[in-house]
Amino acid sequence: MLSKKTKYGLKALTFLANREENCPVQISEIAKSENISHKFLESILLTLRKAGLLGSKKGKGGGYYLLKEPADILMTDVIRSLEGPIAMVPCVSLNFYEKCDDCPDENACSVHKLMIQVRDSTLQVFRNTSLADLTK
Amino acid sequence: MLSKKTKYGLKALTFLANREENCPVQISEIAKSENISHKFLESILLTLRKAGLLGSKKGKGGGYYLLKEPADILMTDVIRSLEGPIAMVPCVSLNFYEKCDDCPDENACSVHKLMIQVRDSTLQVFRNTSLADLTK
DNA sequence: TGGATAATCTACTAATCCGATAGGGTAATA
DNA sequence: TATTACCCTATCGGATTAGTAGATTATCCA
Repeated sequence: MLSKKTKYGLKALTFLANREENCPVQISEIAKSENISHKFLESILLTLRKAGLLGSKKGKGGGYYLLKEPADILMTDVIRSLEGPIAMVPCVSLNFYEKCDDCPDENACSVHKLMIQVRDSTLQVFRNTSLADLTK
Repeated sequence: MLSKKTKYGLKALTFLANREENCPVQISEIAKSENISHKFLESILLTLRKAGLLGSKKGKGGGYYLLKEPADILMTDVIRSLEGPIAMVPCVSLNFYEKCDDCPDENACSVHKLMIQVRDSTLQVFRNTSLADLTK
């Protein structure tokens, strides 16, 4: 299940990408337009800033803005920042690998086999989709 | 993230499929072999029985057994029974559809667009994988 | 045929964790 | 000085993962 954090983050990014000028936009404006709780969105945008996807400016006329062109922002990066691992089990995660404690032999594990396939097909979608593909 | 329920359920099914004879197997035997809590596994197998994937036999010599050939047990059914919707958002779920409360126009929603792609690619994996594909 | 046994079934309960949200204060900028 | 992002903390609810106790049912054997 996609968390609301990720969902809202994607909507916010899309909102920013849809603007003609890339000037700072206040949290309030995004929150209002996308029906997102102001406080929750605040923490989400902060995450995206720390991930290097957004820039911010304080004070009057401040807000958040995209650091890269929408076409250069890949879903893999967005999802990993907000949702965490793309894999459904840590033992098939490329960036967040962790061994299962109940599994003696990873290569013989049926779940492992299946989840690698799921991971690869999901990854392919995220790698081939940029923020620009989500705008219109 | 895949729940342990689903993970354990898949392991149990694979265990049953790997046996040469399809005779009832006690919960204890599966639990021991796959390192799963006996009681937790009990509730999981119950779910699978209610879903029509497993049969059970009480009394001495009883246990759980597959109702169909491994090749006829598709991952779509297994995952839906144990994990629930395959889609990451209810608004793109085929079997568990639900409208987003924050989204005025589904067709204009960037998250919607992206998640349909993910759903389709995941679905393709599950549809093309049967329990037989997980055994060896 | 009837009772002991072995197994499934059902129902509570508890602990833990995580997602989502709210409040209040701080720092930086125009 | 007003405005806005930034940061820390606390809470609330629900899902997950179990653990416990007992009922129920089918099978076997005397």
